[in-house]
Amino acid sequence: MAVQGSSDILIDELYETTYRLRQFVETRLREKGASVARLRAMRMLAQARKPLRMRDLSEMAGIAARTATTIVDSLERDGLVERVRHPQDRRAFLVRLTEEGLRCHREAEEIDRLALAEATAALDADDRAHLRALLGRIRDHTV
Amino acid sequence: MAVQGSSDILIDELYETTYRLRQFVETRLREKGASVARLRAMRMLAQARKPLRMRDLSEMAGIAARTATTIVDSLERDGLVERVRHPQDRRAFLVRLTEEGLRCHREAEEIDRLALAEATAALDADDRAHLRALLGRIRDHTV
DNA sequence: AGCACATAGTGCGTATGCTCAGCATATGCG
DNA sequence: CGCATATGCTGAGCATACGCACTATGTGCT
Repeated sequence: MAVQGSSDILIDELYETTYRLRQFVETRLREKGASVARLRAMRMLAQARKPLRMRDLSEMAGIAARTATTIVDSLERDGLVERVRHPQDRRAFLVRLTEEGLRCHREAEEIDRLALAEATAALDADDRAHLRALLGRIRDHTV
Repeated sequence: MAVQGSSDILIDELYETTYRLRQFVETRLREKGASVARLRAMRMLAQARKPLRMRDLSEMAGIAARTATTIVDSLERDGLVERVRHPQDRRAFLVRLTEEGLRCHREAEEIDRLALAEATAALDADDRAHLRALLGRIRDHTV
């Protein structure tokens, strides 16, 4: 009973923290024409070091295929990625970063890294491990 | 350096946990025609025990005024709340729960309570306090 | 009273995210 | 080979969330 009440507050704080953190990063990324969603897509393309199918991109980024379409549309509109027909599979596209996309990605990645480091500056290695463990225990119960 | 890398993973886990938790609750609420956003609005109206201005509702719910308009629109469309002109301030509306809205709120609140209790079942009082403290330390650095 | 300024709510536009339906194309099996 | 089935992507449509701009109204100051 009392426990239930406090778990509500706990979850509210979890939502609030995630939201604030996202805004924190989003605000800084916006100055470079990026965003969390766009960075995530660019990151997958940069890490793969090769063009990706829409499908693979969406799975690696952890988003729905339809969402990847929208994100790639916007990145393509801004000249940060290109869609090319897959040479073997005519249903598929290969998405690759343009030169400008590479530049944008590097800048956005740096901003992201700094913002996250700043946000977690008050946590030492033990704190981080502990937080990871606690979050993991919540995740295990939300299937 | 190594620390930076691990903070990335940490934040990803924070995002992931919040997302999963939200889906967990959202799925259960959908069966009753509710959602996290709708429940939040209904909760404010129920807690206030009186009709609220759009403005007050949005501030209490922690959402932008514009977002409150959309949520109240959808709740009104489904007959869960009513908008009434404010008797003293002709710019404002008063929003109040209907009978059906009260019923829906009670059911949704119960579902929410159970889902959150289930999600945090693996955490005891110390864990919760610790998690709250760690999240608080992140929030303090995201202004 | 009259004007400047603030406040309340919403239209318009945008971003992120989803599902479902549908078309085009691959693939596997008889 | 041909057909059933699976896969790849996107159109359509919805929900949540925001900011900006605008209208209507309230308020305070001279």
